[in-house]
Amino acid sequence: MKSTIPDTGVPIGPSNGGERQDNRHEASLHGEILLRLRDYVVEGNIPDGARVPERQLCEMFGISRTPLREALKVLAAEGLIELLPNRGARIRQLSQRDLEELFDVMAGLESLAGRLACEAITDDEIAAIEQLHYDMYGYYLHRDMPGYFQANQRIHESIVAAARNETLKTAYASFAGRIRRVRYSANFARKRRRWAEAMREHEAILDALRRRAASELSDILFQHLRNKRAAALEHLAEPPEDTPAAP
Amino acid sequence: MKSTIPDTGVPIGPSNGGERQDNRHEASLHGEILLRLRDYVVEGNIPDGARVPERQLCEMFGISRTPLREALKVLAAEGLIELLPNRGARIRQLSQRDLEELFDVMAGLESLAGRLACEAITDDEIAAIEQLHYDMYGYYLHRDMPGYFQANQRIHESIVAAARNETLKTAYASFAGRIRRVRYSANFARKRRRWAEAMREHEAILDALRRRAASELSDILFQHLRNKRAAALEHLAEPPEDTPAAP
DNA sequence: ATGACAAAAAATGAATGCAAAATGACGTCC
DNA sequence: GGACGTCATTTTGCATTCATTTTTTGTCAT
Repeated sequence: MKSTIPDTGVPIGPSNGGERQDNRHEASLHGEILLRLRDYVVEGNIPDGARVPERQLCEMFGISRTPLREALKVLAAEGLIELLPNRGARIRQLSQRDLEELFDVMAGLESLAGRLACEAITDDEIAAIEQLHYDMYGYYLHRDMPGYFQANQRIHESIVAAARNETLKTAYASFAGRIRRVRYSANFARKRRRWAEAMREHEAILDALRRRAASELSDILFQHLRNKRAAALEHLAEPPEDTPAAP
Repeated sequence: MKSTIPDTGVPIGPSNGGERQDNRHEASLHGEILLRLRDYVVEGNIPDGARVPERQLCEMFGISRTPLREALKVLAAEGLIELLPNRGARIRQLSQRDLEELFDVMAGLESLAGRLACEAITDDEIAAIEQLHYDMYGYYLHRDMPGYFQANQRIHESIVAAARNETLKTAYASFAGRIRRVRYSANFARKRRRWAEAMREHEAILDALRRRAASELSDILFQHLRNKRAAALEHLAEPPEDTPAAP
């Protein structure tokens, strides 16, 4: 069998304006639910490994099961939840190995972002990142964790944005969401020594960026994320203490 | 509002065997449909930009609309199709820019794979890749495009496999699918000069792999894919001749 | 009590039904 | 002859319904 499908519709507008990536979601109900449910899950409102109760969520969102289930399938494809046959959806429990893998993929994506950013970034954008860097340094000096954390995140997002690659940006956001969920439940306390290291690395990043040294920046970013991974896993290794052990 | 959701189910088996990534799909009907429909789309059975006819696909698969629509949502999330509000699904038409972005992301992922592979690859695996390399060289000498192409793909897959990162592997496969769809419709004829280049690059890849030179391999792989991108786009730049211009 | 078994209750997966929107056909008017 | 407006048909999106499966509850026997 080759093609039961005739050439129903021919290409429409061949060149759509290249402004969006994939989200026409906002309009339809299932899209709305998808966005809300994803946030709900990422923010850690349902504990790890717990089942995702269709019925209650339907009531909570005031919709029927159909659009909710559609959203669940997408979330499963994104890796946030998992679908067990005839047993519904559960929040995906990430093993230590899963986290290592995720961090490495994030490192790869940022490394790529740095490389691409070197080709396209403007001096103004670099200046903006430098500003963020100085802000972050201030937070570092004042031991302001949340401020530091936010500035840090903005820097990395700026680099990804400077890569001028919407596909990369979308993938990056997706993986970041998976990790963020873990961050929400177990909120990392950054160790002092790590801070100093991270600051030094960030200076190196800025330096390479200014010189548009693509390969070098790629390397530094990868190593930087690798160190983050080490810090995160180190922290997670400490006993979770609210996770009941199997009986 | 914090949590309408009580701790319904507590974590089940905390440590599932780490063998699978996300696919419990095989069992449920929607999962079956998802796999089949994805292949159907990737293989190019529906022309670019054409609408995806729910009704006919339902008949073709012998199912109702519900599981099919669930599969469509996932495919949309994967970027293979796009969903227009109240207008159903269409095969996503990739612009030249989209392709550039995709190739770059693939380059980034392979670059990452190379880096990680250096940490974990065994001598046997390297030997297997070397074998593929020699096979490929044979195809190259005999101007055997399909053979060359397949060996080439296997080499890259082997590198990704050697990275020991299922998350990466899954992401890689997903992006590869998007590109493959384009390959199916416009099948690339490799230019002679490109072949020689590619062979040289592959030798460099093998060399770096043998020395476990992570950064170097990362660089080479990125450049290698960048060149592939150039070749592919060059080819696509030739007039499509069956794409009707907007009236 | 504890365990096994059986029935009830609930939840899941898929099919069907229904209102709203879009698509296409046809006739009218300029 | 072509643009425009109206109406029938199709398609889409979501709700609802139905058949299974799972999970819980209740009962009984050991």
